[in-house]
Amino acid sequence: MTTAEIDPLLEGLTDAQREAVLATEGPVLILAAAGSGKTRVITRRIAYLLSLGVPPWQILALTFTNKAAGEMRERVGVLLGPDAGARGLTVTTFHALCARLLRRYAPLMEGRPGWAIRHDYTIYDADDQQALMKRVIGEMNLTSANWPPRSVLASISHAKNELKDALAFEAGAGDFYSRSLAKIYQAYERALRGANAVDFDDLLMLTVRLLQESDEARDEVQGRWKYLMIDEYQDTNHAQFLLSSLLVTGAGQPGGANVCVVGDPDQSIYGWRGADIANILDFEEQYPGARVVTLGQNFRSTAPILATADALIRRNKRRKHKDLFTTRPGGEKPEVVLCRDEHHEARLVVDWLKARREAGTPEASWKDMAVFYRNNALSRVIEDELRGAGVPYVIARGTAFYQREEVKDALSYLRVVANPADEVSLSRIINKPARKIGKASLARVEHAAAERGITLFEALGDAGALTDIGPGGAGAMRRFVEMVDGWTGGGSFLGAEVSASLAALVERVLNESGLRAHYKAAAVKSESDEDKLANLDELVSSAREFEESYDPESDPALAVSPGEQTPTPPLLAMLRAYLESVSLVADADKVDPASGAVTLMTLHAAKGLEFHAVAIVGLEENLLPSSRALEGDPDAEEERRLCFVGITRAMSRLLITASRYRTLRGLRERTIPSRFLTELPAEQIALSDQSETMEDFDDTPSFDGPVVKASRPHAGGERPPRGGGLPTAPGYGFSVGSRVRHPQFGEGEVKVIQGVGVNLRATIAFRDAGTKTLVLQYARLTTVG
DNA sequence: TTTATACAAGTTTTT
DNA sequence: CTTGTATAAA
Repeated sequence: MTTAEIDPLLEGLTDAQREAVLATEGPVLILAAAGSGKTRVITRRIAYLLSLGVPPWQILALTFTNKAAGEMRERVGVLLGPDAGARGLTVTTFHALCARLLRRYAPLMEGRPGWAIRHDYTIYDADDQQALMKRVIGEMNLTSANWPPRSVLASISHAKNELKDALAFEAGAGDFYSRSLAKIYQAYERALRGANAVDFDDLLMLTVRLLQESDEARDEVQGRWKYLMIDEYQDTNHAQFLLSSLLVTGAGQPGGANVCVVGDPDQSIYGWRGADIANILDFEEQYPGARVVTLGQNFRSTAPILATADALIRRNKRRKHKDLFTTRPGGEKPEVVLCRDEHHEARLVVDWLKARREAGTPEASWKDMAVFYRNNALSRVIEDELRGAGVPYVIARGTAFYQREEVKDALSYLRVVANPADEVSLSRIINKPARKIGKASLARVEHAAAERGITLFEALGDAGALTDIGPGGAGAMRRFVEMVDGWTGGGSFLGAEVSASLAALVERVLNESGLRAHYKAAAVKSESDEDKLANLDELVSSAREFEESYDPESDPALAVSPGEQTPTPPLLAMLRAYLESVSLVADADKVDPASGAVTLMTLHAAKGLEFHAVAIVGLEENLLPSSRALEGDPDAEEERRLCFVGITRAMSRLLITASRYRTLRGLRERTIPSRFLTELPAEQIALSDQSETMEDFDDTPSFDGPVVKASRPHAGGERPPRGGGLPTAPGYGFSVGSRVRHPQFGEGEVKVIQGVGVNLRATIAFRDAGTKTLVLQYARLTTVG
């Protein structure tokens, strides 16, 4: 018996998985296909390292999401047992790691040219960025029509992901548009630094710079972590690539660094956000001598589903091929249905889900089913239909708790308390609730602040000195400043008036700011605002919870570091740590697995999940692939990967639909079926065209009954059926009132005739089978008498 | 300073 | 059709 066979950590693994776990030294690339037990391998690998005697604090595992980090931590904990030595293990997100390193080492960079952030910075989220950008664009006398803040920010984000700061961007700017963009970038950076704030991309970019320029910081970091693991490596951008090479020693050297990256190029769907698929495709060149392990065995999907996914993804050119194979032979073919319009599609999907539930095997609760779509706008029709059918559902979208209006308001107050320079937060709450500080007077104070080179907050306290501010406004501003000073003890965070605990501070801010009263009043007016009040209470609870688990000893911002002079008051330190933690958590409403509901979500949101039954809707050109993705990319490879991700979520049953007609933005238009449909393997799928059948042709469930094949797949340009009854059915020899016979339903009387050509249908009251609407083309009716 | 109305625009979104 | 923003009026 070999050690491998007796080591419980290697038990139940395939040869490939075992190889991945055992390859602890040097660079390793694990190509993990969808459903190949990736998480299992990563967690076992960490546990295995520990079992070899590697101290936990030498291991660093990086993920993109808090959820992934949490799961990994938990599963390592389970493997090792509760009391075993996982203490000191670092499992975190890229951004949280960077935030921590910057807090700890930013003082080392003070005074360097172009380095303007302090360790007590605020982290701006997408909303804050946008608010700031709007202001910047306004101040530059540009119009947001020509310079949409969203797209400007996207360009800046891309630049930062490639580690181009404003100067580097300007150097590379040739045309007028790029040069203007460079100017905006510079102004945006000035504004960020003026607010002592960083955006998410800065966290990465600044950390890379820190590790490149500060030998002390780099030596300390590299002295600590010896083993680095990165999950979802196909989603890393250039900044993250460089960061990972700086975290451990030996990158590019013989033997190489102990960097183990795990990912699947076929599931790279965030290229538009700066992810560089080349990082994983070219890993072997960047880390010479890298060991490559392919996990191709799929433990999730049945053979026909996997074959369908494989056939599709094979069309991509830029990829590393993996032989996919499954342990689940047999299984139903994926069903592909062409529908008439989105309502027909929605109804078909809901009927299909109901049929899955009735079939009952193997798993058939609502929670085992999901519906995916390319964009959120498509969810509405599905929702309506689900609601109408009484099927419980949840949407895996929903605004994250800390992004909600009322919560963000409260947090903005707290952010001003922690960082009075934070102008975005300040302007958000200066007049909320209304305290007679209008836009005009605020603009004058802002102007004065800029002129005197002081912060807006400082200028507010001194507004009385301005001649063009009325006494009322100036008084309101003074009272605002006094209020905040009361919370902070005049900035000292010391003294009897200052709250003793974080939760108490939050409570006090909610009450004294008038925010709670503001939302209480709103709740009386409209009941939809009622949970806003509850959310404010929830925020207090979250602060209390944070406070209970907060350990000042392990707060990186409080660690003794060379550049630090004055100690931070405990409450302020705790508040900053709290604000940082909520900034780095985009925890959307958790989809409650116990809720027993069908899950609706975008294809992007589906990555990493699995369901027994999956329906994907809207496989039409310009939707999937989306029109925007098609610009300049005729191959639409990322869109194909997106489709692949959706298909590979399905364990047992898969339904893919497209509609002949779709109403988008109020316009009903004829669609073109997605190119991806034609790329699916014909022999592995059950294709049916129901785009010309009637919605109420419902007595033979479309899926368990015979598949209806349309005789004319391309009824070019023909209009869909409209209401409007006709007295006769041309070519069928009967009219309203005629008696007819149906092979199954027997004899009946024609009540209504409607439609034209192939869409001609009749509503017939059968003597024994009830009233039904049938498509004459298929109904094989004969006249009686 | 708030409210009404017009009008334009409109993927995906881990932190 | 929806959403948010800009402008006008109260």
